Amino acid sequence: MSTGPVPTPQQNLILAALPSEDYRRLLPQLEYLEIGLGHSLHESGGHLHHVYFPVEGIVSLLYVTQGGSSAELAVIGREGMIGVSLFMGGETTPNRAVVQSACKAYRLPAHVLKAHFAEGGALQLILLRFTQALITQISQTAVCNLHHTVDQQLCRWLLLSLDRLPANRLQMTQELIANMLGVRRQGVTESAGKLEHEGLISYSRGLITVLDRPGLERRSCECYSVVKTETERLLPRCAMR
Amino acid sequence: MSTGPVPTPQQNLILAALPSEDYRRLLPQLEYLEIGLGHSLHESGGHLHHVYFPVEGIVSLLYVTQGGSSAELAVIGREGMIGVSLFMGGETTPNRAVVQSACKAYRLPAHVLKAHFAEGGALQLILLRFTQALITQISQTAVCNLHHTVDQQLCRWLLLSLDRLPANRLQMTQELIANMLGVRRQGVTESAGKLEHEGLISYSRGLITVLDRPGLERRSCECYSVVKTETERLLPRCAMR
DNA sequence: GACTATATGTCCGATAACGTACAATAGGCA
DNA sequence: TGCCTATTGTACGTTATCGGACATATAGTC
Repeated sequence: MSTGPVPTPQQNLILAALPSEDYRRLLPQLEYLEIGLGHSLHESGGHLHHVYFPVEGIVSLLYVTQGGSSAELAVIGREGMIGVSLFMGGETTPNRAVVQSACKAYRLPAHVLKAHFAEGGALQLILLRFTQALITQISQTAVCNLHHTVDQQLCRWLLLSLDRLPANRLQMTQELIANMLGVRRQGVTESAGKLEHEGLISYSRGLITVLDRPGLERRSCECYSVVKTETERLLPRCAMR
Repeated sequence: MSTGPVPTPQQNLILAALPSEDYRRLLPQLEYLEIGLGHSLHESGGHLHHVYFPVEGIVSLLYVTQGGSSAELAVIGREGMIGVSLFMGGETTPNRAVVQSACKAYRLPAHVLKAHFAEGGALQLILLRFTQALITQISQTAVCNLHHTVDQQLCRWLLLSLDRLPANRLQMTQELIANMLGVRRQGVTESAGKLEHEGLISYSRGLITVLDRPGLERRSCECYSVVKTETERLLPRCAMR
């Protein structure tokens, strides 16, 4: 597992957006940890003992059906938090949160977050706005699943992931992407092949390099830009780049 | 438009679940109104001037794509509220809220709701829990759109709607159902035909009668029961029936 | 009772995605 | 170097849904 220097909590954009006093009060309770690809932060229906603020990497909100098929509902990077249902009052959700790209994060015990949230200050405001951005992303996923082709969905997915990574590369097999999009692996192979022939990306054994980002945006459905625009509107101080 | 006696605000289950003091404070601000089928409570991106607490009927949260295709994200009846994004801090959402079945509702001016919500009492708790139930429903819609057949989706949709209506009938043309499910009208005709042959429903020019509810539940995908169970878990005092 | 608009039923070829199977390729490791 | 495994490419028939066209049936209206 890669280590490198420990990032500061403020690389998470929610923590960074807090007034300095709120931030200072949270700081001593924050625990740093690194989580490898494929690990899950919480399972469907399981109780949340912590909430996670990523500073690097990506976490996917996944839903797994009874039949075993899966679908990604949203991706969360350093602009967000994992464990929304904790302060929403539900304690659990019927979803899984899985690390999609090696993740460094700070976490906070559940009761600490709930106590701070209940005070109703800046933290509450930001978390609620983030939650609304999450709702928008899930909604858009619902629409995208219904009306758009695998090609378009792949573009959307690549762009959303790329926005949450430092480089224009991401490590992810077609098999895993297929799980995220809820389609067959061959479907992804085919779509990725098209994008490669068009010179938008290059693909090599689990390493995707984006060569033409504007081209990818043109090829994508509207869903990407809707989510991005709405997220920036809701969390202006947490703008991704 | 049907009128009949004016229902009390407490027929809305959120308002009914409030401690009596909170309820009494809201009461003078509540305005009763009846809204006919097809009317929209708010448009995509438009500012919300009121939030609505239905006491009868159903409201659909709809998303309309740039291409004109539509998809339903969730249905809300007297167990809920329309205008979540107001207290979430976003003021607007990129969705439409459309009356799907003649609706009687009480509404509250935006600033009144925001003020009460900011106080952080019982109203806040309930509204947040309802919002989480809404997230669950939207998530399940995303999965259902992706993995389940039109037949199954139609069953889910009928059951969700039926739970929010007093009788085992609902007035809705196949054309409109198709818009909700984001499929072709012919697809709905075909699926509804199957259900009719199986003796689960009967259909006649916009009036659907459910003949065999348990049969419909068996025919439906898991999505219906997941949403129902989770909603009841989150809002026990707002249980539908 | 005839007319009309609305709603539903049915057909067709086209397309996108499915499930299955298997071939080809590239890294990692002995 | 050679083997093994993970990953990717490709092919095939099958299925669900699409898009368009058109036929039929019902309710309301004149």
